[in-house]
Amino acid sequence: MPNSKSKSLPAPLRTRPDRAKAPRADNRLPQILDAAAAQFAAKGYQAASIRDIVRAVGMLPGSLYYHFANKDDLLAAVYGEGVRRISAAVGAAVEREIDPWLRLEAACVAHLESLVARSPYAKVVISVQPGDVPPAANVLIALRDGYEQRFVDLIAALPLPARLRDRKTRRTLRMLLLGALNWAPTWYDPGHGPGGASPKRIAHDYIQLLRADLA
Amino acid sequence: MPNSKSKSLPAPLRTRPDRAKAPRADNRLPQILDAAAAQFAAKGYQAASIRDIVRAVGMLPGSLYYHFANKDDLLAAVYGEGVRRISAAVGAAVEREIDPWLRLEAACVAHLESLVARSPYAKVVISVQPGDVPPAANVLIALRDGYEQRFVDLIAALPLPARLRDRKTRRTLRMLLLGALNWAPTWYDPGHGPGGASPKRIAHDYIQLLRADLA
DNA sequence: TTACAAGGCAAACGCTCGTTTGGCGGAAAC
DNA sequence: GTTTCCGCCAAACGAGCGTTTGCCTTGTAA
Repeated sequence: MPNSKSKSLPAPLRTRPDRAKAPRADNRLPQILDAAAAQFAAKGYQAASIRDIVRAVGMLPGSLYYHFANKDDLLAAVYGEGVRRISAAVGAAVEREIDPWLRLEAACVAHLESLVARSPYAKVVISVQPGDVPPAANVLIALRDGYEQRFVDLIAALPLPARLRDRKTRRTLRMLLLGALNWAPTWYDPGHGPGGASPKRIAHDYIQLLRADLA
Repeated sequence: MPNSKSKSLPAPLRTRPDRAKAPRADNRLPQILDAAAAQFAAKGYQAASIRDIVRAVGMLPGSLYYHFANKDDLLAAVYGEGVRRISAAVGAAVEREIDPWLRLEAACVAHLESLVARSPYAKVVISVQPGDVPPAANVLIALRDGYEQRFVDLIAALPLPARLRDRKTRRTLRMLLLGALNWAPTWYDPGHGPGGASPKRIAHDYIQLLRADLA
């Protein structure tokens, strides 16, 4: 009877059955995460079924429960990996620039590219709203907030004119910018022909508009 | 055998069984739409079940299929009503102003209030992405695009400085603003205490920021 | 070489889903 | 006063869902 011990435990955490014993080389957990990210990103959390996910790996439905206690835990794992990846992508992009506005723009480009092209993981972080999974909602929200802290810092470093240097304005600017970026996948067209909008172009235009004097 | 004719038809449209015969006074279709809008807005399209919806009206699951051919059609109806309502709210708000910037701001306030407070119907239009329902996706997208035309017009009327008067800039501005507004429900807190952000305040701040010279 | 546990198979469980079918009461049209 | 047919009930259908349970294979460490 496998896992008999972990079941009689007070259930502190069942991802990775007992403790960190010795993972095997043919462990297909990475493929499971990839498939889950792809399915969640494509159909949403509720519509993506366990069977859909494991089929892409060539496994049986029940086998997934060796790695995760339930579907919510699987989402949390994908979500966490998504935050790690998009955060890493943004961090790498920001490092290459010095000027505060250019750093912010580079962050937006990396953020947007992760959403629409690069990583299904990142798309899960944005498109799956935590409210869909009440039991894990707090964890997901905390993960997302942690990531958004990057933008708090980037915007804090902007050399704004005196009358706009307060905390409220900076918060408004962050909400405006991140909201617009996170919404972009709903209308983005991957086949952006000549004149169409690439992630790089979209982010650049948004930043440009926020720096311009429209009045 | 009821509806035997409508079933042998080439199935042009089965909402409202035959033609517009004579709706009865005790028809509970409006309540169904209300309940569906509430459920779709709260849980999302997939997670909201037919049984959840009809229970709120005191009906049985099968009875819904007298009014709608399937769940997708029900969503399309709610979605259409949502577009009608939010469009009406925005139209009424815009009429009260004359200055182009104030008209745009009033539209944003009405849009945002519909999303977070006023109408579950409007929330469905924004939070249910058409990709979740492939068969009806085109209809939904067309409905949403029709509504967004309001903002095309409002932005076209803005007195922008010469260097920003092109079509591309106006499109960018529209995407930026609508994206930020549509994303707001994900972080909006209804219990906005002192210092918190009401829809009116959020929309005002966004517009203010876009008019300001940040550089 | 042997022992052990990691990793997954096979098969089912109970449940809920969207949907179908036939019938029936009562308001409305004549 | 009769007839029509709108609006809903009642009861089921098959399919798919997330999940559980027991067993078996095989890499890994001793």
